[in-house]
Amino acid sequence: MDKIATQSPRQKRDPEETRKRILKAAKKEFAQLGLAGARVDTIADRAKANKRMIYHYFGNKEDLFQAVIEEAYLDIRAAERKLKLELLEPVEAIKALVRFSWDYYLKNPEFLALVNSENLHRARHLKKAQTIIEVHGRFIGMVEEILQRGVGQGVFRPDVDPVQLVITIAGISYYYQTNRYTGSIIFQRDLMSDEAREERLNFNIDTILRLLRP
Amino acid sequence: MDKIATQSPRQKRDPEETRKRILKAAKKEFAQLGLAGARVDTIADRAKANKRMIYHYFGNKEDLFQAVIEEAYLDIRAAERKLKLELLEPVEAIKALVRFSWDYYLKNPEFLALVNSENLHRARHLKKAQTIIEVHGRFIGMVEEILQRGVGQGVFRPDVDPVQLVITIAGISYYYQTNRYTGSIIFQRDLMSDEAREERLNFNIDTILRLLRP
Amino acid sequence: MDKIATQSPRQKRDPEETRKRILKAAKKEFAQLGLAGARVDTIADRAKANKRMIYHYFGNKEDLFQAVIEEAYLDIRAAERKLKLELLEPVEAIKALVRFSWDYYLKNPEFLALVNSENLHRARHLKKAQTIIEVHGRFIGMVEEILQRGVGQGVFRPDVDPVQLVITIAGISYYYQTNRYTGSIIFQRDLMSDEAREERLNFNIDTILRLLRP
Amino acid sequence: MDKIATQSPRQKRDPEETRKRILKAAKKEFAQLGLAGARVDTIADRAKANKRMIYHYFGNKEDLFQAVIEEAYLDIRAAERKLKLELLEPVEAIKALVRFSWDYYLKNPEFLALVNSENLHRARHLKKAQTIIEVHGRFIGMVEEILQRGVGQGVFRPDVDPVQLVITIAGISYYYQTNRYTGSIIFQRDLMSDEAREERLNFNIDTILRLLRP
DNA sequence: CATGAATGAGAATTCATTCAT
DNA sequence: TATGAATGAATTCTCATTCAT
Repeated sequence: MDKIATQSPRQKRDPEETRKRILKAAKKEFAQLGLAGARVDTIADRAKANKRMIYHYFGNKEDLFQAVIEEAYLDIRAAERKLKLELLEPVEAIKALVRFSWDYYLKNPEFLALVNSENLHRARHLKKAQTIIEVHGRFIGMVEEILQRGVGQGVFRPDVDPVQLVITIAGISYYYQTNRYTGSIIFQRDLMSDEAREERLNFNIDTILRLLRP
Repeated sequence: MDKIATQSPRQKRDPEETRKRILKAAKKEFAQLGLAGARVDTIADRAKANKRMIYHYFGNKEDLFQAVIEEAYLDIRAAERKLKLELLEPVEAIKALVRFSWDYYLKNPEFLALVNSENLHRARHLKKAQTIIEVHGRFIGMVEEILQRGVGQGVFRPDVDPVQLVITIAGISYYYQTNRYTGSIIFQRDLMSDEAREERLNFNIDTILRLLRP
Repeated sequence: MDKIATQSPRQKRDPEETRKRILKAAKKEFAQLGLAGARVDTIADRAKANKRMIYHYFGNKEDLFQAVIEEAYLDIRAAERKLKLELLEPVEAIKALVRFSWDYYLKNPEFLALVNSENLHRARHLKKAQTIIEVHGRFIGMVEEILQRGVGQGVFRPDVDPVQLVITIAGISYYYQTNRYTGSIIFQRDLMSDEAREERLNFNIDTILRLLRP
Repeated sequence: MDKIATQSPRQKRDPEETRKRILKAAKKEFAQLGLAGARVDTIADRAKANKRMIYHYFGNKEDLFQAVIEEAYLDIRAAERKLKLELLEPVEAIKALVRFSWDYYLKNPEFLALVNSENLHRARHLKKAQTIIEVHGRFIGMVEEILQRGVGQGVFRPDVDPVQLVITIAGISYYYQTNRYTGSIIFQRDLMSDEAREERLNFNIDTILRLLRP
């Protein structure tokens, strides 16, 4: 739909703010419609920015998508770091991590959609983002350290690959949530009701603890 | 640039064949690029069919997508029924099911992409497919029956929700494979090498058995 | 200016015709405004064709320009070949050639503009046109043959480089005509009046004959 | 993509200098790409000036083009006046003029491109430049005077129109050089090598002297 | 049934110009 | 005078869909 003579007042001159507004609007749009389905016009509208500014700050649609992807990956790791898992007892740390995955996806469903989109594009945007690789490496290191502490205390079995664990923790929440629409149809059950969500989270914690149990 | 006057030889007049070729080409294209990214022209080319035929057989692009989605869901359940899980011992049946999920996704990566796409579109195409709901209901029923047998034999703990189980079985394979591109970058590891795949499958079987263990 | 609801009747389905109409319209537009100044929309309008057809037949604006350039160069040589200069006496042949240059530019002012445009673009389109190089080589060969006959008959001096001659013949007409607008101002004289044109043509013939005189 | 935040150091406040830098950058850009192809942004960059300054000093893109054209025409005549042809013997004066044309175009190829551009625009910018008309009138007067002296000395034939002569002198150099890209392809010869240039200059001098010979 | 040319409504991108600071 | 962010109007190019043959 065209905006007709809405004559929005000229935007304040705050470059950093403008850039952020665009990025936020783009995240929403890309999450909702994918790279191909997203519309630059809509992003501009949502950002209350001039379309020209998108090209000014980000180059083109694809580069904007890349910026969105990068930010999304940095955000989730930043949020996770705030948990300070390394300060918790092993079992508590793992529980917190499972809960974090579940909650983060729940509060940031765009993240799931963006990751799916990025995989559709064979991760060609993520490939260029060196920082993310580093940040992620540190995350795996931390999980490994938790596992070792748990093994030392006799609460976890040895020889669990931290990468397999992390993938499993993510997978059991991710799949449930990213497929909430098809899942609700196929299983004929509202997967996202309060009870359903609570039940699933507990199921996931149980699954992971059983997996680690000696 | 468009190709001009390739004058491909007029296709044989085999309606059913043409329809199938289009459907197959469409599945590939939609899986590769999503609904918005897919091109009707490309589908026609890939199907070695005339574009007009797509509209003749399927109405429009979106309806074609719907046909692809329906077929994809019917196919996976048909493949699974061939396993005749109900004839196996409970533990063997579950193992076979985990293995099946893993292998099916591996051999049919379009399925993952299509399901992701369909969720991007909030399952609005799947909603219209009554058959799939029924087929799926029977599948859940069968898993439930396996669980009960296992509980009766004392090899499974009681009170495991078959839906949660099925979602978990799917999720731990699905996530790994659908995110193979971003995953390989983030974890700095080739997730799809022969060894990696073998290792993951075993990990998954183990995860599910631990989850069911009394 | 937009055309408003002119609702032109759907064009007849004559691909070759459509292609020609586009090419002709493009030649006019590019000659008038250059590659950068030309508008694809205007070309479509002028060709009474759908804009989409331009991309269908020619790929993009630049490729269309290239097609125009190629055709322009082929046309002038084709017109010149019709003169059958090789059948004339040397002096008459040269006179005919000088006259031809003058007249061709006069009747085809787009040619001058297109060549100027192509030089602005450092001949990057012409570079790809092998045919033109060959056609032109034959043209130079024919002029050389005329020169030799003239030398043999004692009417031309020896050792005149046919390329220099051809460039000179072209240059004295080309410059006059391509600069007719700035020239008319600078020299405060209507360079394109009937008398002015007649006078210049005679001057040019004289110049070339003096140049060849033994 | 736009460059962002290059934060070039604020330019010194030297109005006249800024104006000159813009004019010089504009000449280059217009010569390279024509009026339509030139970019105001690029001109600003090349001039290391703020885009706003272009509008401040020149009004708009088209007026800037006009300023460039005017300057170009004034420059060539100024350079030519320095030759003091009126002090040379007629034959030497003409030789010097032919050589000047050749050399000036060689050292100022933008001049050729600008003149071509201006003719594409039907000289609408030059029309407004009264000074140029006057300067040029004086130039023709001087050539006429040289011709008369030559006729008086019996070294030139009478009745040669100075305007035709001037156009011819310009044309044989101009055409060669302005078409150096297409020419080099069509004639399959590097028209701009040292030898080729030397040969052409001599050819041109010879052509003009033969044209004037009694 | 089959073909592929033609269409119109977008969609991405570009650009000269203006305006707040 | 100088800066560069912001704007809106084009402009090139794309795409699903229709229609004559």
